[in-house]
Amino acid sequence: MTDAFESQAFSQRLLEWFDVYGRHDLPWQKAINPYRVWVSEIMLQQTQVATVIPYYEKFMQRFPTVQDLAAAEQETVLAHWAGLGYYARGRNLHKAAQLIMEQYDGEFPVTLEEVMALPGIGRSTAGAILSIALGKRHPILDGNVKRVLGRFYALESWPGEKQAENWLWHKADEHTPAERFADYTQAIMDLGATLCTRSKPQCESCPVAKGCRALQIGTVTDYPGKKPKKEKPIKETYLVMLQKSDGSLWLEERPQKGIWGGLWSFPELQSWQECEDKAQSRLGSQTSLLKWEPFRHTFSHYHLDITPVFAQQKPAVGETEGDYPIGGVGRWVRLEELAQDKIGLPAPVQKLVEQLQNY
DNA sequence: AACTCGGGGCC
DNA sequence: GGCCCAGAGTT
Repeated sequence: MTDAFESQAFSQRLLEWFDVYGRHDLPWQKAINPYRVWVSEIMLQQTQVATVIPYYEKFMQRFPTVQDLAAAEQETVLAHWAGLGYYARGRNLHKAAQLIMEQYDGEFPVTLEEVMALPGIGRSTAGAILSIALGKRHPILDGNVKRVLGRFYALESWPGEKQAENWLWHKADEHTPAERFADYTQAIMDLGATLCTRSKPQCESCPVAKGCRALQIGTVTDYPGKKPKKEKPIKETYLVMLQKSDGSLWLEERPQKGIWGGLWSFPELQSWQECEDKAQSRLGSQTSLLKWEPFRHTFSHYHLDITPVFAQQKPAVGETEGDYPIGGVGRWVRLEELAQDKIGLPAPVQKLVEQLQNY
C-alpha cells in the first residue's frame, strides 16, 4: 500500500466518522468568522473544551467583534480571562486585536506568515484559523494531532523533540486532504478529544483503527513516547494582606512579566522582615501581624509554598487613620468588592479572600 | 533545546 | 500528587 493511498484512506475514513459522530454544536462553530474562531483557538490552547465554553460565551458577549476587543482596557480583558490561566494569552489577544485594527483596518489577515506574526499565534493555531474560518488548506499539529498520529505510527519519541515534531508536521500535512480541510481539521481534533484520548482510548469505535500501529502492537497508551520528567523546585514566598481599620484591603498590580502577570494581588514578599516593613509603611506602627497557616500552590514547573500574613491596623489615638503613601502601584479595595469576582485575582489570592470573609 | 507561563480534569 | 491538555514566547 503506497503512502498516498494510505493518506487518502485516513482522511476519508476520518471525515465519514466526523459527519456522524463529530462535534458540530460548539459555541464557536456558530456564526463562523475569523474573530470568533481565533478567540476560541486561543482559549483552547492547553485548556479543555468544557472549561472554555462558559468563558467563551461571556467573552463574546462582552467583546462581540475585534473592534470591541481592541477598544477595551487591558484590565477589562484580563478580568474576563481570570481563572483560565496562561494570562499572556489574554494580553496577546488584546494586543493582536489592536494590531489588526491598525495594520489591517480590522480585517483578519489571510496568509500564514501574517497570521503567525500576530502575538499569541503560532503555526498550529494559524493553520486552524485559516482552515476553519478562511477555507485555506493548512495542516495543524496540536496535542490531539500529535497523539493521534503518534499512535497511528507508534512513534516512540516524545513529540517535544525537534526531530519527532518535524516528522509529525510532515505527516500532518500529508494527511490533510485536498478538499474539506476545514472539516478535516475539526475531525482529527474531535477524534483526539473523544476517542483517541490520553487514557482509556476507545479503539473499538475508531475509524482508523485498521492501520493503527500502536493498536497492532497492543499497548496504545505507550505511544507517542512520554516526556522525560524532572524534579520540581520548591520556592517560598509571603502574601501579605494589609487591612485598614475601615476594613479595606491593599492590592497591587503585578508586573506584566512573570507569574500572574497584569493581575491584581496582595503584595508578594520574600521575607517576614519585608512584610513588617510593608505593614509599617502602609498602615503605620499600630499594626498587628499574624502568620496564617502556609499552603502550597503548584505550577507546571515549580511548587510555591505561600505563607499568608494578615496585617490589621488598630485604630489608635494619635495615629492618623489614612494610609501612608509610599511608591508603588496599588489601591485599597473593600472585601465585599473583592469577593464579587469583578477583579481578576490569582487562584491563591482568591482562596485567601474567601478565608478572610469567614474570618 | 530548555524554560516560562496555570487552572482544571483525570487517575 | 503527578501527568496532561485545541501552544506560544523567550532565552
